[in-house]
Amino acid sequence: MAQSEHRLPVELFLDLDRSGPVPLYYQIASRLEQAILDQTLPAGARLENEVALAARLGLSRPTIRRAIQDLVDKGLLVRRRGIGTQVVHGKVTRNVELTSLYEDLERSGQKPETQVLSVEVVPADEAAVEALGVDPGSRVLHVQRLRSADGVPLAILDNVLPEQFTDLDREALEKHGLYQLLRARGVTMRVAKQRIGARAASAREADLLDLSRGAPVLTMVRTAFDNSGVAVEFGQHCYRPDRYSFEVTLVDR
Amino acid sequence: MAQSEHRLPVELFLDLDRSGPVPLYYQIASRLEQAILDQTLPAGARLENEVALAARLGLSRPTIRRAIQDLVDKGLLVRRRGIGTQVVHGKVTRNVELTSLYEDLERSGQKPETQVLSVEVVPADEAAVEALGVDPGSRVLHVQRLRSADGVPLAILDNVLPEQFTDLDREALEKHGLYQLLRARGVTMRVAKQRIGARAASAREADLLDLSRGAPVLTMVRTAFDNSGVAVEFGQHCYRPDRYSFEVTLVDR
DNA sequence: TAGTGGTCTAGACCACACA
DNA sequence: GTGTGGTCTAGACCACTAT
Repeated sequence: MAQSEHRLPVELFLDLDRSGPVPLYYQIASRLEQAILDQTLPAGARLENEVALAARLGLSRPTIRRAIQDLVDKGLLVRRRGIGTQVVHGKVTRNVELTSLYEDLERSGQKPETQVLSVEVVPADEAAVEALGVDPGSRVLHVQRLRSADGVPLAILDNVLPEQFTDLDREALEKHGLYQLLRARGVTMRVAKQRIGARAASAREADLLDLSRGAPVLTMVRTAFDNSGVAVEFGQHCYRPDRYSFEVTLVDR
Repeated sequence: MAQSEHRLPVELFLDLDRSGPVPLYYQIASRLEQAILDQTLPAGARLENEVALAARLGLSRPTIRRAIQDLVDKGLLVRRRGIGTQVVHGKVTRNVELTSLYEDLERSGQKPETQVLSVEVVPADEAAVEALGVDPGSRVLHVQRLRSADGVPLAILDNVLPEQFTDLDREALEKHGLYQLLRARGVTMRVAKQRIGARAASAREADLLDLSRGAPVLTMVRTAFDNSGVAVEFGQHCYRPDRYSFEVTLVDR
């Protein structure tokens, strides 16, 4: 019964750690998410109401509410006033997150490889000034890389970084993802603004990606900001569309 | 000074409506957002701390916190524990939201037009069963439309809807956006899961979109769910990439 | 040490949906 | 009416950052 009341076994929430560093709402949300993923909570199932759930778990209502809201934002649950909370139908899809292509590939079990096409320190051009908010003519690092997975070329990555990163060298860029290198320097990515489009591959792009000339490529331009709100990376990427696409979940708030 | 403490004029928050239906946190968030957009709060500006702000406005801290969090989720603000809250550098970009192409075009001042290529009731095929979760062989509505803006063809929209919408007719689909029609029937879209990619246009697509054969098209396949978590629409769209692209803001939570 | 955001509590009242 | 989620209050303690 899709509409039936659903009473979660208390066992799911028994071993909550109230002293550790992991927030209670996060522990709750994780257990709920797992229950949805493994169909313990099937599609359409109705959750126990917030007040009762809070009481049963010995938590305050705002805490259980925060946990539920996180799953609503992920597109796993829907709420209706006067009705209740239900599990969304439809398969769960892993989402585009604030990670690099390198990490995406690693997580999905593929082996990412990077060939550095060029790396040089240049004066910021107009586009870099606009995107990064650096001073005109200041020195920036310009990197071009070819990313492959399991030996197949996947994407051409063109990135510009502000002056503080001009000492990144070819060897480091061959061995690690760009975001890994930034994190190792204490930079935390917080916000990224992306535009996704398509166009025909140039002769050089087609050559690098092993495509025929004029073949379609998927494009993404992105500016990423760290936790102080300052731009730390501007990227113009193009992907082989038969090997890569973007997944996005939208939630009305 | 980008890092300077910023004390918002009290006037910005004077006319809060405590009796109307608009939530206080929403009123606060809107005023803050406007102040960021018109540079009253310039990039890098530091907000007054939450406790003081709440006291000054005569609100509780959770309320002001909710307002700030909404803007963090929109990518306008960044928070750091022990430091404070700052305005993100970089221009604000309007985001992909849970709206239809029709409404996107209207909002940006263009005049959307729709040509219905075909509309028919058919038994659900495998893809429809998979995407919508309907019973195999049940009747679904299959619609193909060509969407233009200011007289230029922009996208081919292929949609499948479950049985309850099989009475939608050609005339209504010519005059209104699909989401408008659904809303008029009391359907509220809550969640959409999309995949964005690229490929070469087929001969028919190239013809309809006024492109040369094999030209790149931007593609999006989407399943949308209503507020009860049930799938109400499955769409496979392709766009002229020189006229359309997707904007996405990612925020680390 | 002082100041910041992050988490959590224990209530309250309201708006909306359904029988 | 009864039950649900939506909003709001007035505190508390903690973890982290900078000086």
